[in-house]
Amino acid sequence: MSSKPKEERLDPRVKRTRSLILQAFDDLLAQKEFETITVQDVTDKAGVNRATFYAHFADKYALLDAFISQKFRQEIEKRTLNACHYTPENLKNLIIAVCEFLSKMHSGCVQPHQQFESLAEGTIKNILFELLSLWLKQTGTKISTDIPATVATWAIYGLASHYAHLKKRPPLEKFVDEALPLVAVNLEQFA
Amino acid sequence: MSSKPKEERLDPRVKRTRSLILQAFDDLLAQKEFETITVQDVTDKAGVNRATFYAHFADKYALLDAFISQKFRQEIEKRTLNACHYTPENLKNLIIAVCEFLSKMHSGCVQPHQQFESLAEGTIKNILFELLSLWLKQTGTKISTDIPATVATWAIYGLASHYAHLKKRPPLEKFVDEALPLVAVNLEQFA
DNA sequence: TGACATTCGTTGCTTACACAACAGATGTTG
DNA sequence: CAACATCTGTTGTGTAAGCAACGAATGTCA
Repeated sequence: MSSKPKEERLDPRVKRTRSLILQAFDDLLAQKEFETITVQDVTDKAGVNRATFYAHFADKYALLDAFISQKFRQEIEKRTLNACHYTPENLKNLIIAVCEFLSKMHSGCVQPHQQFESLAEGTIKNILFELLSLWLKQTGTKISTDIPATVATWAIYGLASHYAHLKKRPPLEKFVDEALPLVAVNLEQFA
Repeated sequence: MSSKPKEERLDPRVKRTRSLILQAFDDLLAQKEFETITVQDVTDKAGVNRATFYAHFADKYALLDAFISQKFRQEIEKRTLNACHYTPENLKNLIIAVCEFLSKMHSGCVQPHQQFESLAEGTIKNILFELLSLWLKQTGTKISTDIPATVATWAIYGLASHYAHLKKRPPLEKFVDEALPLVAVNLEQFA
């Protein structure tokens, strides 16, 4: 395999700046609502010029997108689900990961805003679809993976969203054991 | 008073880079001896280019100098001795600060190197002299402060060095109470 | 001794960032 | 309504940092 400089060998200044901005945004989210955070707030805390912010993100919504994306990918990588293939066991862990992530988001934020949530939904579903497509393609199947991956993506996100919104959440294990077969049945052909 | 941009309003990039280098050096000192640390080691850990290092420090000895200077100044500021005037009480606290700083240096470093120590001595005495001169001048005296400040500087450093090298160090309070009058007598006219 | 490897300190060139200033949008307040 | 303030997104220009390459000094090993 040749070199894959998709994100690895990046100018140190770029990595540093992005990291500073994301960290500052993380800190600010812990103490203010997303709506009330200005670009200036972020860049001040990051120690970065405001103009530099716009060299990295289109606006603060793009930042939120990158933020959620980063956090969710970390959750995936923590469970080593990023470099594996489809099995019912991995699928179960993936569902657990999404449930926990959304649950954390709901308890972490001061208020669950609609704008915030719908943006997160798109971001997370994109990553889910990308990951599931990878899993299915690695089975070496000749069948198109788009349809099954799409169905599974929406199902998983829907389950996790439902779980996170429950007033009294049941034990996660129990919830997932019950839901898993309904998702797995669509992917049986890849097992 | 007009603006005093001696170190405050510095280009954020400069502050950032210096901070990264100093922090990396601090980390490295905790696990390697000063002699075995290369400039490359520092810049690698700091995530900074080697050429950039030389834009900030002449060599690794200049870095060591800046490092000790920073640490010592922090020790001074922690005790709010940086913005006050001469009193026997403040003098006592200053002596305590130097004693503790040198003691920490001796136990913190893997080995107390001669090169390391003599460089530290010059650095610390410069800061001491600068601080004492400020204290004495704030009394509004018309007498030249250079001689008294010099004597006090050398005396304080000598005391602290002596204390730090003791095999069995007595309680610091006791040591300083005994030594204080000998230094204070030279500064009585400013009390 | 000579061949090889590190580390150093410096250089020319490119790229990312800082900064000030701008016009436009939005939102107070009297 | 006008006057004011704040935030946005963009631009031109100066400067710091990245990078590759260099010669020189030092050290290591055969």
